[in-house]
Amino acid sequence: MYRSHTCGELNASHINKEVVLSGWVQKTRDKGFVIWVDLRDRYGITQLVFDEERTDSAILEKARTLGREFVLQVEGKVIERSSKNPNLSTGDIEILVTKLQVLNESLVPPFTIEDKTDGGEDLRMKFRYLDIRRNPVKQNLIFRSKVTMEVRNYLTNQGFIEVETPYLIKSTPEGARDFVVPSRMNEGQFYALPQSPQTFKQLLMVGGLDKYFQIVKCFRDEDLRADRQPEFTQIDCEMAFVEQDDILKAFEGLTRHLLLEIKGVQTAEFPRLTYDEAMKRFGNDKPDIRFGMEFGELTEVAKHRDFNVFNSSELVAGISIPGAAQYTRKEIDQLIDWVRRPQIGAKGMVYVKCNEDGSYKSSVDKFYNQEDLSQWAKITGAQPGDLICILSGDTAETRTQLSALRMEMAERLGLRNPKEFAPLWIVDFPLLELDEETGNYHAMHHPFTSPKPGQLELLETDPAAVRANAYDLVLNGNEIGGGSIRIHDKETQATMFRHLGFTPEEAKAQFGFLMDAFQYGAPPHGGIAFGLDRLVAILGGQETIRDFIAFPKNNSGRDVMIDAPAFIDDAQLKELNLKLDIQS
RNA sequence: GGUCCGGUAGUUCAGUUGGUUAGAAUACCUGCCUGUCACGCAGGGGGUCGCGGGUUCGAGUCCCGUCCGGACCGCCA
Repeated sequence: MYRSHTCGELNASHINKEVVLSGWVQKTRDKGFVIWVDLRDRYGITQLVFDEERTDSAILEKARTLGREFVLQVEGKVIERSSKNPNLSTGDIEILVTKLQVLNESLVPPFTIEDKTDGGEDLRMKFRYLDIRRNPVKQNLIFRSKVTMEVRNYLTNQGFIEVETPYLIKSTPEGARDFVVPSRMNEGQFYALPQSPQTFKQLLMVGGLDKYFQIVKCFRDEDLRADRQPEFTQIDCEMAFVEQDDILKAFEGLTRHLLLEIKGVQTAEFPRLTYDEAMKRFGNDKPDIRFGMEFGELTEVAKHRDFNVFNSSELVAGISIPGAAQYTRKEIDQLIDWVRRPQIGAKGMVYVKCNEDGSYKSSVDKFYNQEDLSQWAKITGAQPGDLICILSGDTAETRTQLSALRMEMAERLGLRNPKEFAPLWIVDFPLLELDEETGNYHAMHHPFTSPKPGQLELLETDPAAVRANAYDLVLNGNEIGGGSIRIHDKETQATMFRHLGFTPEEAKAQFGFLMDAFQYGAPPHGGIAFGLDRLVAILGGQETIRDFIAFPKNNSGRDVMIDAPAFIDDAQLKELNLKLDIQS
């Protein structure tokens, strides 16, 4: 028997008990006459004591040789401490060790195994198994497990069936780049790893399963971000005989359940915002509504003066930054530089200081009088003491830039409280999006999304105006879920493919199996998929998903621990009938 | 594909205008210490300043290239 108890459970009620513990050496404190060893496992830390009076001298000497992260098994008696540690759940007791066995030695770890480690990101990833011993990472993984379990429980209780779908499927040109897997038995042919189980879950609906979910890995060969990994986990869901409202209700229920069970947060009914409204008010289809600073549109009121920059702009919009009127000229210049950085790309910024005395001081005083500025303040909701920041130009660009400024200022002003949760639905997304490069339309969500009722005809005349039965769930400025009501008849699906630039032959080759299935009594259906990694990170109050994944990839998609991806040897290539053609 | 930031002791970082033998903290090692728990005290070892080239009397410091890491833009149906 390696242990009778864990290192986190002993307390004063166990005094005088003989116990066996196993764990890692967190730290030794050698005072000469007495040596303390903190023994750590997943559950906590228990102090071991060896001293000159009570411990056999051979064991005492052995205790002096223990290093950090040695794995020990000890036997001993639980005794009361003469000086207790109130910061530790086991702080009232210690173990007077009578038997000490080193189960395994350890090299000196490259960073300290403590909550506030001295190790950098790169190093911790290389030695991720040591990083996982640290509380913050360990707690994140436990937290993730808890969220996953709540999801399974909730959906199962609601009558959902968890079904596994294949990982080796077919590559399709739509959407993200696929990871591909060569097939040895089918010369020259490749599987693709799924970007999502989309078509399979729809086929499960045709199969009559009615309510499906799956907690499933998905794969996308695109560039990474702090909140994006090449392999990530989705809570993938689909329901038959539902309208959009049924889906929103069902999964608002799931989200509310998680917020309550995991965070103890009660939430009111989630607001629903149309895509157009979100873009107009926040410049963003995933607005963070924990704070204000909503856009005020000044296009009309700012015209009819001699300021050509505004007169020639498609959109003039501003936000009011609370308490920022006191910014110095230098601080405002820095802000202007910030929006002019290439990554934001604004050409400039007009500002209005709303003074405490009710007067206004702007960078365009030459063109606008106090009455004009007062009107701007009213539209942007600015109060005395606020600073109105105004950007202008092309509508879409200006909104994107102003949104970036809004998020940056919220961050600087500490308005993005990680303990506050502000969910909302964004609905009525455009069905199609114009690809600036090719001039073609592509599906904003995916090609199986149904247009709003009665809008199918509009596809022929004004494709960009067509709205879809598509929705996103947004939490604290992050898209944590998205879905749609699907097309379930062959003709509509064929029409969609045609508008996406597929020939009928291509559509049949790529998605014939789906359209065939639609001919055999496909029920109306729709669904949603949540990004589990992102959801867990946000519930955990962070936006970096890497800390909630046991073995994540780095910025370049590499696993620095196992050093993947890697070259394969010639024999393996030959077996797969592959030849590399690398220019170097 | 692009922009920005970083790379100096095991680790996290500092390093002035280009100028003597490259520092601190922590970790590690040795010794001391009668109740520690961020233990304390004394001492010690530890450096290809990412790599390559250039400028210079002289480069951790300036320039060019390159590799690695991070954040972001494009991309992510």
